[in-house]
Amino acid sequence: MKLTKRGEYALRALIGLGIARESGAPIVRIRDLAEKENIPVKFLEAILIELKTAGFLESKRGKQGGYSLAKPADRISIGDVIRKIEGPLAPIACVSQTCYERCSCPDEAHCGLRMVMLEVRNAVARILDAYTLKQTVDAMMRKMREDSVSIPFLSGTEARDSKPLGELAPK
Amino acid sequence: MKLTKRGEYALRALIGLGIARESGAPIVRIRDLAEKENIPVKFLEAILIELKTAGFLESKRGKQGGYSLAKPADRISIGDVIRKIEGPLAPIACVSQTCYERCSCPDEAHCGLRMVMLEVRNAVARILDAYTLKQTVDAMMRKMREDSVSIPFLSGTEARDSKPLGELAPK
DNA sequence: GTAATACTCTATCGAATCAATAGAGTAACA
DNA sequence: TGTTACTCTATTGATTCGATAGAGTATTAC
Repeated sequence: MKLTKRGEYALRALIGLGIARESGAPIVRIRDLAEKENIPVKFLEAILIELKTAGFLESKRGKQGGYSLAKPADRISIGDVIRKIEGPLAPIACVSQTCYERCSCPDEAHCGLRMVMLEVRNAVARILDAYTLKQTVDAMMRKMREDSVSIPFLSGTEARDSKPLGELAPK
Repeated sequence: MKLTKRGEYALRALIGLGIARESGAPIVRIRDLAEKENIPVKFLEAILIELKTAGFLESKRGKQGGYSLAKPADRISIGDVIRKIEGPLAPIACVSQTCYERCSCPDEAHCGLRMVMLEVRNAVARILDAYTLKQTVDAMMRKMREDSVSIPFLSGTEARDSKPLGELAPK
């Protein structure tokens, strides 16, 4: 029942890039993203390449380069990301929709464990497939606004042509 | 999001012992349980000791010995078993009720990932804490009866003083 | 009481996964 | 044309996973 660091970092990176996009500065350097999200740079590098290969991100080399979302944030579901990075959502392969595999129990059709785990997998999938990156980012920003916290989409480096969201009340 | 073999075997063993109890032959040998559930004997040994230490099982040595449930099946929740064997239900430590731990994100209070994962952990816990071993066993036996399948609580070894459930229609 | 039985303990195993780091290489922009 | 920043390959130590081996010990039936 566990999300690995790899998966956690992947999702936090995507969310970070979602915020960056929303903020009008969609392209972010690995280094900046790593610093902002407290993720080891080299580890993040590998994860971003994986996310790019999976079609979630695109990259630009050279000066002013970096990573950005490859598609609108409302077309990326958390569930799909986790499936790509971590594998199936199901806690046990015999209830997986995407990666079914028979297990060692003597009678799958009447396995009590399977019945329970099927409910779990459905509940998890219902949540994670419903949540898009956009919804997640929006919920985050809403909460920050409620608490009057400034949105630090590109804090750290002042450089780059970033336009801070005007309507936010700082402090 | 994964249940390990250890956890799977533990739950299947408990369910097996739940059926055995229901069937009037509550004490089952490791060897028989392993054979019935397709679990490696030596691996199961270790798991049963763990379940005993955790208070779910009790054991009897010598002839006619074996393992049995230490308490009624409706006082054992699937969630508690998994917590003992696998650890916290939460996919990420920062949303765990039982084993909270701060994660590396810069602002936990406004972390979008955390919001999503909190929903997942609550959904999972709601299911797993509601299901007792008894409910699981009952659901299983009901389904078997529906499909007119005999309940094989002690198949394999004919020996021991087992009373087969009379009302079941074989084949 | 004693032998068979069945749980208990310690130890070890290879394989796989996890989390992270190092360093050289290459495309692109100013 | 040099700096920038992504890309690729390789390796690392630690931990967990799944499983097995074998000796030891308590209990019961006879």
